[in-house]
Amino acid sequence: MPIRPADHIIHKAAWLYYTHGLRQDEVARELDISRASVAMYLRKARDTGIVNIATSTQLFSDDVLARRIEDALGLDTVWIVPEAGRSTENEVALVAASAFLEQVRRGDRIGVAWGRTVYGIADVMPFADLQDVVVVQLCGNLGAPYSYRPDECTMEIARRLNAKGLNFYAPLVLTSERLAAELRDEPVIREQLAGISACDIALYSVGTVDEDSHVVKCGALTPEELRALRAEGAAGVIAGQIIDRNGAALACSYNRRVISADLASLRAIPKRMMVVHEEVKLDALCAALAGGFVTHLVVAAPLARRLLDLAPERDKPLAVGAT
Amino acid sequence: MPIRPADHIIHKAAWLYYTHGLRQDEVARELDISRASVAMYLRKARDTGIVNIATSTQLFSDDVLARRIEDALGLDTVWIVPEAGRSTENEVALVAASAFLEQVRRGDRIGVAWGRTVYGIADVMPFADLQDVVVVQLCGNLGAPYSYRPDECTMEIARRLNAKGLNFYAPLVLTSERLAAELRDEPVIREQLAGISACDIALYSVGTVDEDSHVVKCGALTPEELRALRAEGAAGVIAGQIIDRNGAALACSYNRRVISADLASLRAIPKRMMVVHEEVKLDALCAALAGGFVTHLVVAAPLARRLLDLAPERDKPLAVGAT
DNA sequence: AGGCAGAATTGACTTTTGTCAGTGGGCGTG
DNA sequence: CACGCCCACTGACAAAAGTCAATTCTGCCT
Repeated sequence: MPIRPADHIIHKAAWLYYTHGLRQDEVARELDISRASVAMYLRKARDTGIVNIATSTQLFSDDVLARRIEDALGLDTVWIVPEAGRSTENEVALVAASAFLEQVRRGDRIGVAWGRTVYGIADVMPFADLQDVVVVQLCGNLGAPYSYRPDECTMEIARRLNAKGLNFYAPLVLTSERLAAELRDEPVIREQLAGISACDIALYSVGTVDEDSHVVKCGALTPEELRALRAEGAAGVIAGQIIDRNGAALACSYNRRVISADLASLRAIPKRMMVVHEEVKLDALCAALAGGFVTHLVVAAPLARRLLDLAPERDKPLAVGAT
Repeated sequence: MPIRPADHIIHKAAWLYYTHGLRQDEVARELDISRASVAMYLRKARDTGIVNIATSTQLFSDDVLARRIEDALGLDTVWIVPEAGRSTENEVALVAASAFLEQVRRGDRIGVAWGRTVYGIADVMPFADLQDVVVVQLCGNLGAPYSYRPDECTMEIARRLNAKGLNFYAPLVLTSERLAAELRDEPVIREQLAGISACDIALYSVGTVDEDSHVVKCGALTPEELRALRAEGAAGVIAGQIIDRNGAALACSYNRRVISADLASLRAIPKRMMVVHEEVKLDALCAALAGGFVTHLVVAAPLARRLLDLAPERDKPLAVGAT
């Protein structure tokens, strides 16, 4: 991705200002433009990731509660986001976005699922200049009864990271198992699905299985269907698929009709970052942890405390994070 | 590395200011301190890497000359630093430091050699918060007739990256081959040497073999000895060792008396960043390239042009960068 | 307990940066 | 070829950030 000639001056201004430490008026003189233009270029540089300003997330991971959850559950890193009134959701997204960016490296392949949580993260993701990164979509698409579609999540994150976005254009759920199987076998889809286990890092949340679950709201399942599945042991939703309390895929028609990342492929991704903040997601989160879908966890403090209450503190890990 | 209680407020201020985008007076009100303190905390946050501001180095790698050298020599990335009067040396160091930091990731193991060039880079290396990084010294130490000792390079880079520095306390060169062999066999040294091929990324320059070479100036070799070695085919110095024009270790007593990274270990490091700016280093650089010691190259423009003149543009690569 | 040195903090002032309405130049269009 | 539209740029003012001497706090020694 070559720099457009017009952007050249933005790079230069950013370099002189941020790396050399010149003042704006000095940069202006150097480049023979007005200082106002320099200010404008610098804003543009920040807005496009030519300059990246990252704040350490240590504040959130350096916390006794975080340490205890890491130990109890065998996780790599846990970030605890303190309650902050009604803006906790946004704070969780900010921490998740920063923590996520800290984990990503040039050349990485990133898997992104979708949901309100993930979209919220995409929305506050800082702009960065990770040119060789690929962002792949972890699950099929849905029409948009909602504003956040899977492909939008993927594309937004790719855009902000200056990375390549790899969407896949298959519906999340089909009406027949046969059709789903055939579609999964299409070269273009198969390739996309195969590419998922090659990811270096995944970003997702987990969904609940109650009536106002995301899968219901977006029309993938009716409330009745979901109720039935719950009776059969459904405990959570990962990348559009129903899992039971042990984190295994529930044997049901719905799961067979879904076009999404194979759960084993997800587990094969070395870094699996899960972001959860609503307390109602406790059971779903436990299921995801049991299934080994998490190595990095961003949680709101109240949920974290309840999670720790459930985990036998010095006992054998509830979930083994296979790395 | 837990945050000291006193630093907690610095992290908070940095988070509110840089991530939430509050103004300093808003941060001051939030934390109930004066705005002047906030300004001071923010400076501290920048100075310690709690906040990291990185500018893209694309400006230097996005250049036809860079592209052509990459192609001709089979390198991963080349950065070309334009002439900038007498401050070219510093500019090369700035570009190298930024480019280097762009390549490093959490958990990486970094190998650092030494020399004026490397010290210059250490000196302008931005502060960052890479907690799980280890910086290892690639070669033995020398007394300090000079100001930049190998262990200082290592430690300074480790300090700035908030990483762990692993020095090794053996002299670079001994008087007898037997003693060198025995010392290399000491567990503590052997371990250090063995750890070198486990590095993810190396940072070094290449030395010349003329009379004011670094190895002479620092007393490792006398001008006469070096002259003799040159007659035997010495073409450059890598991590304190003499190489010939093909990049192989020169069979000589000096090389056998050196305590330093095995050349094969260096080649085993996936990313090998070499930084060179003086035109007199052309031959040495060619030797290093031929030896496969380079995958990432930061060079000053005049040297880059001469390098390309020597390289048969569309022919087989001069050096094969085994990745 | 007193006093003292050094560090942290602040208020007041200065410098630097952000902003926006206004201007000019380039380019496509009638 | 002239017109007008749009975008990039600038000048001038307002807002924010940086600085530093003076002050307060803290811990430590006598």
